[in-house]
Amino acid sequence: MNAPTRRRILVTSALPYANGQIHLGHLVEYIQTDIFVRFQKLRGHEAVYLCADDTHGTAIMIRARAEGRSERELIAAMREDHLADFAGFRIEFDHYGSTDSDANRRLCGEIWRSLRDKGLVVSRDVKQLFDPKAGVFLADRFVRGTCPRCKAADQYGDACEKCNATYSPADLVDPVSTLSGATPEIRSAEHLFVQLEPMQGFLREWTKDSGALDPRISNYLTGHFLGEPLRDWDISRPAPYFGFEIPDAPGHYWYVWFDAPVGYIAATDEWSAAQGGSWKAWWHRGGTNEPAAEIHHFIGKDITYFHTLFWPAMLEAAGLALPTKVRIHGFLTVNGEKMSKSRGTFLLARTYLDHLDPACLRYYYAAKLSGDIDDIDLNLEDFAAKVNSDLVGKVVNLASRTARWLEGTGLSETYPDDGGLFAQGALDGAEIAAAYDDCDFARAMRLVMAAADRANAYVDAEQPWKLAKAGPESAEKLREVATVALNLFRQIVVYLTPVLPDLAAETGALVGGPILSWEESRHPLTGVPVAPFKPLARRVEAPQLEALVAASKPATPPSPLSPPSNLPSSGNASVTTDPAEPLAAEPLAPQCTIDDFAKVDLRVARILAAEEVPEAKKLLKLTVSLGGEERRTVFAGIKGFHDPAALEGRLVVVVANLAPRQMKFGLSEGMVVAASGAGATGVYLLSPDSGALPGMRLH
RNA sequence: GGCAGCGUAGCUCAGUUGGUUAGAGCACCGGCUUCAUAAGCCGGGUGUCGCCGGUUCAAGUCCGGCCGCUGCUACCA
Repeated sequence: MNAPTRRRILVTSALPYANGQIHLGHLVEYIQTDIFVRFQKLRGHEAVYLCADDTHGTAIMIRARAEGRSERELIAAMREDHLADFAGFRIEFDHYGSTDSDANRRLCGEIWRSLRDKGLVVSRDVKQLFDPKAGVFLADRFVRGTCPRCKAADQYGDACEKCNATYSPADLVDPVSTLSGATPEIRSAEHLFVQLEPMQGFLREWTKDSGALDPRISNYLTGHFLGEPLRDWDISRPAPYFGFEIPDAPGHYWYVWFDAPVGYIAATDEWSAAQGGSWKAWWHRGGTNEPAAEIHHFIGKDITYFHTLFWPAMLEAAGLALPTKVRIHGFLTVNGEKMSKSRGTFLLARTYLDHLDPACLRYYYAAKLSGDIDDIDLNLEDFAAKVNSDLVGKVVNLASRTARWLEGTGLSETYPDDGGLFAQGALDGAEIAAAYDDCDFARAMRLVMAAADRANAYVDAEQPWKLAKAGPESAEKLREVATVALNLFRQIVVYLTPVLPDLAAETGALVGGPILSWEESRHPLTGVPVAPFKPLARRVEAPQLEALVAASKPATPPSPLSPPSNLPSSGNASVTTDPAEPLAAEPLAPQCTIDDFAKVDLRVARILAAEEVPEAKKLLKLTVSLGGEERRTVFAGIKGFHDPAALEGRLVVVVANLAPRQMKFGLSEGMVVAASGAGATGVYLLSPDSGALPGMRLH
């Protein structure tokens, strides 16, 4: 790659809110972005992938209060979870920051100063409902009451679900704060606004002509917002509010949507500082930012206007670089419908990782993402079929069926005649790269699979297994055929490296060393050793999917009058402490030493099969895997509490060195660890965090 | 209500500036192969391209209307 063509590309994903766990909908974006960045790096460009937790706002404040801990404790815990989930899916950030950082506070101040200097900030009073008991102003959705039009009870503060009337929360009959149950009162408070109308001309031009936006998006913006006067943007919230206090307006805090996008720059700042550089080399116009960096924001369509109106307006006012591309994707549906907790299709990243390989989802998303704004559907049956036939049946199978013939000899010393297959594959590289660069990963995957089809047809035509049986005189020919097949395989893997980094690493270990450059797709390897073949991918089995769905269903159906969505749906939401009964019912055992503990070998295991034992009252017969070929039969006293079908595929903890015990129904070779007691009837299996693998020991 | 997008084989989707008998993968059926993680190869489609109408020598592709689905509709994150 020539120096002048080396691009500087700054890439961001939208900042996940610190109020919830990462789910498979989020992952559409992070996987899409990660693939894009890995591709650019593989091509030799200087690409930087930045993200951060979005930590501020009322929802965080309320939740922390409900959980009886500080906001910073809450966001620190959530950050751990987010990072673990991202790592599990091989999302590789160059830096992952937080909007609650010194850098962000400072940069918000700088941009704020620019807005002030340009005279864009104005202030006026806003009437809002106030909860006198909780001491906070209430967003519409924190107020419920009787609809003023149709008198339906228990409606939200902005609209009636029964008669579709819209109104102000102040119009509600008998309004109630969902936070405290108190009757809210109307209070007036000063808010600060950013005037956008003076930026109208700039925005109209930028949305249409900058090339940053798909024409569909710029049309939408032109039709909806641009063309009539832009309303002022309410950018402040009165105390109490979890966020940054505005330096020149004590008692006022920046609204979370002000400091969230600045988090992109703050992350750049922290990353640059660690490299000994400056964020200005990416965000300034001209000067140190030369040649100008490209800035690519990946976002979901729900936050379009924040990134296409407010954000460019802020950057323009501050004289900073504008986004090169705002890449907008659609939502995820599961089995054709919105993700649903009751259907078991609200799939958390962590739950997925407990049951399936992240590579499968990365590939499936890649095969679906065409770079446009349409929603994509995760159809679980299709998912299994696609992953199994493409990844296992076509790609990995190529190596699986030929590598072993090269273990002793390595690749041929010169590249044999392959009828032009490798050259064809190398030629396709340009088209595949163009598809990646355009975020049309679906097209890239189709092209790659076509190459895999050609390679499999080649193997079939050459029939190496017959050469293997034919004896020594065919040995050289066999080596040549296998050399071709393995080179075609590796070429395909180079193209898949952005999507499947683990497969790329394992392929490198099999033959040729780490895959570091897209250029490796252009030249076949010769004369290098081939390591013993190890399985590179596992098939997706139906029981795993069933277990994933089962594990995603709520333990108890949600109550029809469940609280508003940003109260946590799980965990200890209440300020009251946990009951004392469980501990009291079974007091602590005598103290033991670390050596005592070490005698018990606890291992992560995967339940491969679970079946009823009809004659038994409490037992299920489980077959568990400790990784590799290690299998155990374990009888577990959990019948009636767990549906056998739902157990298959999930990870549990077993006592792996327990002496086998002959039971009435067979030999039990271990014990599955579960919590119970205190008069409660349930038996609760333990699940490791995402990322754990069968065979790992608990320390 | 308004606006936008989508609606192509059982499923998931391609279909470039309108141009010959509308394609791929999976599923399914038949045959071959048996090296490989029940993997591979060959062959098999009479689909009203949501419905109706229009423009055109020619429309899945352009225009209008209708139906269905989805999303958006700034102080909601």
